[in-house]
Amino acid sequence: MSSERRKPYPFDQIEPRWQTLWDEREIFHGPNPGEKSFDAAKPKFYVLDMFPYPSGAGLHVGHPEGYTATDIIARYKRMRGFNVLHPMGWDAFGLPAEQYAIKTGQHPELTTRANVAKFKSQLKRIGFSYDWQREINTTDPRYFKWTQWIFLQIYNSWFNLKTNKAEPIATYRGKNPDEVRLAYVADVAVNWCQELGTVLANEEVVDGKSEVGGFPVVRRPMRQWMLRITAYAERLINELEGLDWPEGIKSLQRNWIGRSEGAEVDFKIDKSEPDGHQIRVFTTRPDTLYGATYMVLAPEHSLVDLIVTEEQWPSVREYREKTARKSDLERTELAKDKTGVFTGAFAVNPVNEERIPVWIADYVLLGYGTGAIMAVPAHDERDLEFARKFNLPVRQVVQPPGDEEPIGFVGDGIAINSPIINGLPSREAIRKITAWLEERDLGKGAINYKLRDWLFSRQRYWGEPFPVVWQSEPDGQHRKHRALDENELPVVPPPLEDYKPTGTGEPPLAKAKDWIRHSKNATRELNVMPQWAGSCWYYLRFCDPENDQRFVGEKAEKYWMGGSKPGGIDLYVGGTEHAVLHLLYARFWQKVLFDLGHISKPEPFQRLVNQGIILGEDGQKMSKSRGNIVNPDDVIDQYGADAFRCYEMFMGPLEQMKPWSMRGVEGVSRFLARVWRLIMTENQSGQWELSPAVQDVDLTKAQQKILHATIKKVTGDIESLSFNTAISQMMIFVNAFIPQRGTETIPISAMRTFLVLLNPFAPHLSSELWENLKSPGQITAQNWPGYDEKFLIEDEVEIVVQVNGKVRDRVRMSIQAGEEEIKKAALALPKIQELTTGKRILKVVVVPKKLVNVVVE
RNA sequence: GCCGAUGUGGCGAAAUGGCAGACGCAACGGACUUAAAAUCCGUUGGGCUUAAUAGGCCCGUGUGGGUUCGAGUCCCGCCAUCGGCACCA
Repeated sequence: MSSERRKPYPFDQIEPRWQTLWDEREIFHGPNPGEKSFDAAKPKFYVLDMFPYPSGAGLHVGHPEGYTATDIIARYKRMRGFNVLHPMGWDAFGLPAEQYAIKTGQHPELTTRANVAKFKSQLKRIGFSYDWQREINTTDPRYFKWTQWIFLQIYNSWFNLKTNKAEPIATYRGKNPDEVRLAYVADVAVNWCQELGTVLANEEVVDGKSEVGGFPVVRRPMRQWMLRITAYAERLINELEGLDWPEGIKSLQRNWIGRSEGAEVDFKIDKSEPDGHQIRVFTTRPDTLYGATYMVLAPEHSLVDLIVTEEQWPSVREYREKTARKSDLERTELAKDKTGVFTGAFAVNPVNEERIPVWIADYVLLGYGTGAIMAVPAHDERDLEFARKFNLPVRQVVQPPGDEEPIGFVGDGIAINSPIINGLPSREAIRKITAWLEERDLGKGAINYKLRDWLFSRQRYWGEPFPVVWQSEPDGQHRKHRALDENELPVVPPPLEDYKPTGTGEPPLAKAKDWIRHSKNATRELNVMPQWAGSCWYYLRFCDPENDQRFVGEKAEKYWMGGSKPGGIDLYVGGTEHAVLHLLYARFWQKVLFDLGHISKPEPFQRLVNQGIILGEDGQKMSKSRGNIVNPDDVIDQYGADAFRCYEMFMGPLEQMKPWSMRGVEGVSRFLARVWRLIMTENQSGQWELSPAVQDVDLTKAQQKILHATIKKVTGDIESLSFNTAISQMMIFVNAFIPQRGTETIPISAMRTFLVLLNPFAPHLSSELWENLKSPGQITAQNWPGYDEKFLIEDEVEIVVQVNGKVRDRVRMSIQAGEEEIKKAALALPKIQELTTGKRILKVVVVPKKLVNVVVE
């Protein structure tokens, strides 16, 4: 495709002109309450994109897919009389800039600045109507000051189970507040990635490898900052209810939080000593307690040290070492092959006083439940496999319904061999035995979650430093964390010569010797926050980005995050890759801030839509190695931004995965060129001028109909985000208005209305043509057109006539024709006569204005 | 294994339970042109019948059943693809 080919219409002149004009006049600024141009009579609409990480590679065609959708909505809502908040910013802390710094010594701030400039100019080239006055950058001290401030709120609060919400730590009556803070320090087995030199959150580890880079990750105990997200597990599940999210994303979140109901049961260790250790297990099936024939502790379980017998120590020690050496990857790869060793200890089953052996095995995870299980091999696949391997007894305690194989049956049935609950169906048996345990103080009903607390510190440079110092205790031995005062914010990262991780687990900030010292007896926390921190609340900052008194002004927050629904943002569009992490973390922070009374909504995102990923022309995922990446700049050079936008929307349903096609872009570009030539014509000297066919004439009845049908369809389709069919309808409109032999004129009023409809999709072209038609004011200031049903109704309709469900003929009838009349007319048709004579007519179904179905034997 | 999504022409796709394939791409034919590009017009799911691209008939939305006058659409079973989770007790 030669680039010197003539442009189908002069988009290369039109587009930059309008972009400059929008910029200079700040046409898309959405004023806050209190600003001069604010109109309180208008309703608000907050439409948000997931803000990007400004990478060095620039935009790819996936970014603008969601951005175009939200831009159409934003432009449409403005014309519908809403105050629209449509902002953009940069999630700019993170690994690539830091790794670039390690390689080149260039400060990440410089890299970030260059990348932001590139992204911004690319976005502007597409003509998005962002309110650039609200641009934010998570790495800007004026921004992360408030990220740190929010951390202080989390640090300075605790979760009150009685009220089921976070409260200021001052209201905590216990002895040691540090035990209950929502941000706390713990020695935990973390995901350590040697290659990246940092720990990672569970969520950032995929198949035992780092999500970023794919480097191996191992378990290692380290002292880390944690956020008590588990306190919100219940609410994070329950409050999904009121949100307009795709069901799939909701269930992903529910799944991740992983609620299960059951009981905790205590088993006493059978040792002669009276000090009596206990093993507490979690089970979802307390009704199978009589079937417990052995127990298993996670190898790392702290009780193991206390109960192992002399003679079993060597094998236990060996097994533990072997397990510890395994990475998560190996542990899952070997998942199917059960291993374990006997501890030599026995426990007593509380329901029948039976002595059962205690084993350790790595199929029991320290991180889930209590890190210990009662094994019921008859009714649990894993236990059964283990029992068979080590010849442990198997006892059936549930009778399956029907004639299913009882051993290995894991469903609900009837309790047997279980004196207390014999004969009861499983659900009832669970209730009864749980009550029985509770009465005797042997256990209690319990709810357990897969969700772990959020590992919140990273051993990196390019992130928000913690607003925390470590202070020597009077005894001179211990050091204790203390939050900085609000007025000491922001804590800005120190400049470094060398950004490399130390490799020891000590963060790179340790190299800034001067910076570390906070005061005479206090040194700074050296970890930084994970990249998620900045994106947990950016949507709030957009409401009031300049505020230097508060993270967001109260009035602005109430206004933009307002409304009658639980979530404040009216529409949030982004990729599914954030289905769990970002969306869960942001909801968590929102709830903490809500509980503490800082904001007005319990949920951030009322309506969520995921755009599907765009594949390469070959139907494969776009990647450098496949060489199938499409660069938006190239597309815009060749076809213009409007064609780019329209093609992205015309490809198919927004939420669907779909392959790119340059031919498709060309097709859409042809459509836009037809719009151009409908109104403009080229004169002898090759100049574009207004077409003489465009005249102030009345519309024909047919034109009237198609115009109103188009208004109706496009309006409905924008509301339901069905942009592909909206564009189809506009194509139909244009095809119908192209001058045919006979109709030589193009009614100017229809063109003006159409340009308004087209404006959200192709803002440059429609603005230019609007101006060329000498229309009043700016197109962006127009009201969205309404349609009149009366133009859509025809006097006559074609009615399909079926015999036994097959279309055999059709008949034109007046719209007013009644059922009887239609029936009569249909049966009178010669063709129908022919097909029905000699047959008995069983039934005639009449759907007015649509069809008749004659049912014969 | 569990959860979720998706299966419609050569391709992207469209269709409140009521004419399957709108719109676009590609392909083919034609107009304009010395020619090409661009543009415009027409044809285009498969098959049978027919002199006929008139007319007529049959089949067709992954697959097998069901509900219904009528199913791409609703219900049940199965298959395939994609995404997520996965020794979660």
